[in-house]
Amino acid sequence: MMDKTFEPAAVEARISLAWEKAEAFKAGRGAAAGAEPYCIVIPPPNVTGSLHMGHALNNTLQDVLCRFERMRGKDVLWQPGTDHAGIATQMVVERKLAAENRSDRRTMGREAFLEEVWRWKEESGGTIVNQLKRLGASCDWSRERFTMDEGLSAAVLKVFVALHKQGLIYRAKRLVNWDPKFQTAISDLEVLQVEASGTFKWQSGGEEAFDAAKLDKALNRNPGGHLYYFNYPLEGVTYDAGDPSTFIQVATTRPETMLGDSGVAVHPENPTLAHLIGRNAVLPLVGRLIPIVPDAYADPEKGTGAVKITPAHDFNDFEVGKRHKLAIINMLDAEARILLSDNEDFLEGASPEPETLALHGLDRFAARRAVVALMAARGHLAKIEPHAHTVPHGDRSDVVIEPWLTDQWYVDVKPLAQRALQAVRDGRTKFTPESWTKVYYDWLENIEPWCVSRQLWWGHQIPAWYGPDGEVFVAESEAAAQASALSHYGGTVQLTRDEDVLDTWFSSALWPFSTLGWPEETAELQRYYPTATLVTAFDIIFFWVARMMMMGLNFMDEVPFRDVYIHAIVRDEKGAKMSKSKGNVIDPLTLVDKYGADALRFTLAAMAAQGRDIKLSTARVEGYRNFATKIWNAARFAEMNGCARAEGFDPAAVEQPLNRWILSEAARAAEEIAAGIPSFRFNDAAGAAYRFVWNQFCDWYLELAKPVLQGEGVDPAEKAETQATVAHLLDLICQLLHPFMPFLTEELWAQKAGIGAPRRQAADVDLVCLTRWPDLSGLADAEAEAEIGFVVDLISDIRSVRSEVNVPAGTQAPLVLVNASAATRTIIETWRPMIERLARIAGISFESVVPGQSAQIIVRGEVAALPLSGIIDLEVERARLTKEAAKLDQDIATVDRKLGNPDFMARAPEEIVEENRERRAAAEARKLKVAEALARLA
RNA sequence: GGGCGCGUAGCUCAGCGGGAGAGCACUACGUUGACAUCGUAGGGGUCACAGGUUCGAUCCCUGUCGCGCCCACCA
Repeated sequence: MMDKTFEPAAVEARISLAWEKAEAFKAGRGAAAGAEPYCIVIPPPNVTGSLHMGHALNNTLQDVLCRFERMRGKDVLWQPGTDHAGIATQMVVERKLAAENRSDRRTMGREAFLEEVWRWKEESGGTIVNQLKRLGASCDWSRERFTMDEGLSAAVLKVFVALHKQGLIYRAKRLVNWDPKFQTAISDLEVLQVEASGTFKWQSGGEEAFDAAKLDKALNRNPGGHLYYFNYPLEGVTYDAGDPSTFIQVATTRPETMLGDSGVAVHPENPTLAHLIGRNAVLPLVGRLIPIVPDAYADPEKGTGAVKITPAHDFNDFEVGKRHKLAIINMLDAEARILLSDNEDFLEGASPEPETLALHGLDRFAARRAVVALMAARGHLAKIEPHAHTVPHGDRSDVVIEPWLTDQWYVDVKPLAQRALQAVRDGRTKFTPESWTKVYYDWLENIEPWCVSRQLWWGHQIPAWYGPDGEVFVAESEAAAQASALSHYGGTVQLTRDEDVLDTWFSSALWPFSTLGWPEETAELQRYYPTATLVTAFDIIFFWVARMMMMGLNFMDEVPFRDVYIHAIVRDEKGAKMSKSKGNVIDPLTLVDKYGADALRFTLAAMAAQGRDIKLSTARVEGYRNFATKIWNAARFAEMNGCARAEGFDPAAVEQPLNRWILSEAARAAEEIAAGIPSFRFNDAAGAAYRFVWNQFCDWYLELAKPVLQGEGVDPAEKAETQATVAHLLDLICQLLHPFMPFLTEELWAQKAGIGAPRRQAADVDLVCLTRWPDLSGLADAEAEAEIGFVVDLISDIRSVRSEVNVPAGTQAPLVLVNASAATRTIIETWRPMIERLARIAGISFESVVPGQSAQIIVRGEVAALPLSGIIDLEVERARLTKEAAKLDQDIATVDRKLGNPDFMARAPEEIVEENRERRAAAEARKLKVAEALARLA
């Protein structure tokens, strides 16, 4: 006996175990020799991660695809693994050390710290994988990889060295995005622009004196968001704030950087300022002479038209500085504190005031306030205005990023981008929805060099060694580097390895081929590359998708995947991306615990059609949990009625119209599901499955089958066929639903196998996931659909009319068919028990006139009457019919307007015109019957 | 400054050139031997607004309003 209700928690654990024991998801499991390969590489979640809604959606969709293709007979590999997640993981472990009051990473040293990280990874890194398993992910877990495991690390080395040989990797000293919190360089993509807008306002010479305390307060609320106007006195004149000919005015949002100014730029054709070009200004507080240079970068329309130039702390200024050979004066340390003492760059040519030197060591924001106050005190601050603009922030640290001058490794991605663009342009890789191709093109067409070095410890250490004179040797091993060094120097020298590690995304970019064994020429690489589909969210198109395209094409000479399916992203209630660092993640496992993995999966699949955002409603999940319960109960019903699998059952040989009908409907549903999944219309597929199971199979088929299954004196052959069909349909439902609800379907499959019927033939077919997708072609049956359709309509209409004329639900009414055709008589006779039961009818008769005191209905042209004298209110019935007649009149009028329009008749397609004619004829015929019925009531 | 998306039933969302849909919520009735995590029937929408194209527009085009996202070096 089946349990009364479906208990997901217990079942899921048991089924997971069964899959694991059967090694059900091993690559190629059960596929025929010549089977087409189908491979998906999982977007590797961070080892530090725990499952959030984005993962749940992403992996549900991949799992639906994989399970479906596996059942379709393809040789499926869903390649799992995790990402070492440089910054995130290092942070986690550093926090842990701090929490345990242990020495920090710098004290313990690189080697000891890395041991610590590995230990952490071994102990806690498996969390997300276990959570994926709970979701039902059918990955080939025997092939699980980690971006820092031996094989993948070898791939990284090989790629780095090869790109270096290709001249596509180089080391350069330039401004990078520097994260002062993590003290590492980050790439452009890891920088987020954050809106800042201030409120503070001040004007020199106004009524109010400058109040540093007030500014402090305003800045605490709005750290950015203000524009400061400074007067830089001209060399050789006496500065007078009231005389514009004695100074040049500049504006800045970052006052503290003025300490590093080495010039002022003016547009060469600026009508009011060009005459100053060639003169020097005296940098206040610092006393440095800085030239006023001509540069088109200085837009006369913006700010004051004159731009202070700080080459060491601004990307644009760096370029301007290069053009005019301005000094590059770095005045920030790695933690973005003011660096003045012992700073030769700063001190050279400067005669700073003592108050200026006192700023040394100040945090950049404290320094900002201090500089403004000093400038004000010296009479160089002209005004402060609120100014809305964006300020760069680190995506993980959430602190303001500083452009900072350092040596870093870069990948020249431009040539790689060309091939990646071409591959999508000529259709070798296709985006769905297609609109994302534009986003992809735009980025790749304007791509900048990729800074790949990170000043972290956790990651792939860059395979570069330096000789005593700074000569660099890039090689896959220290021995190889030594060999190069030997031939370079003509003798053995001491080499030191580059301390930095690579951007996490560097190894992720190789994922589609590194996980398959590259650089070894493995059988898997041969078989599964290019992979079939990549399923991901749009937020990592640049980080990951584009880079995989570039690396795949460069190293495999072939795209990494044929299809890229971009799904919605799950955001928090404010529309912000969910991220662990923000702490706004929703735990899908809570939903799994409460409603079951299948319910959550089905919900996500059904919602997959959405645009860019998903706000999940738990009511929806609850609804699909109920769906699971419904299926469970249908199976219980089958069990109670002896519906067991029949050996040799052939759906094509079924005789009973009801059974032929449900098989016909099943064929239709199977077709919709099978069409929806591979074209990424998951919601269509899920919806088709839902409607078929609930609204066709449960609501009508099982109800109509009850008299056959439970009645007395039923033809034994008919009963046996129906029992077998019910059992068969449940099997089909398990299969059709399996990609979406793997746990429930496996459980039902197993339960049914225990009912006593013979098991399926092949050795390993007692798991749904190992069966073949059902072939229902040839089961469409128009004749059965017409017959059952009539019965369904008749019962529906009787129910409806009963309700409308207020017949109590418990009342058994007689049914009279008026002047029924012979065919209809036959159908009615056949379905008499079902109609009586489902429409609450007592006795069906055939007459030539409508009995008095009847409620009347017209079903597909046949007239039926419910003689209910004394029960129904004839006024209500008259009103009902009048209303229907009016509606029919309206319908006819609408159609007539079209048919009477010569333009419509001339231009509309023939089938549409025909459809309207038919609609009119049907309405007209029905109206005639309704009118007759009304007349009889009179 | 560019680019993209969304605005459909009370809520969460499908549909997207030819008669407005689902889940949940709501109303009435119902313990008929699978299921109250249920059944039956029902109410509820000028498909944001304004123009245009079309025989026909929720759907295509243009604009407006509202919401959101992505990209960009704007003093």
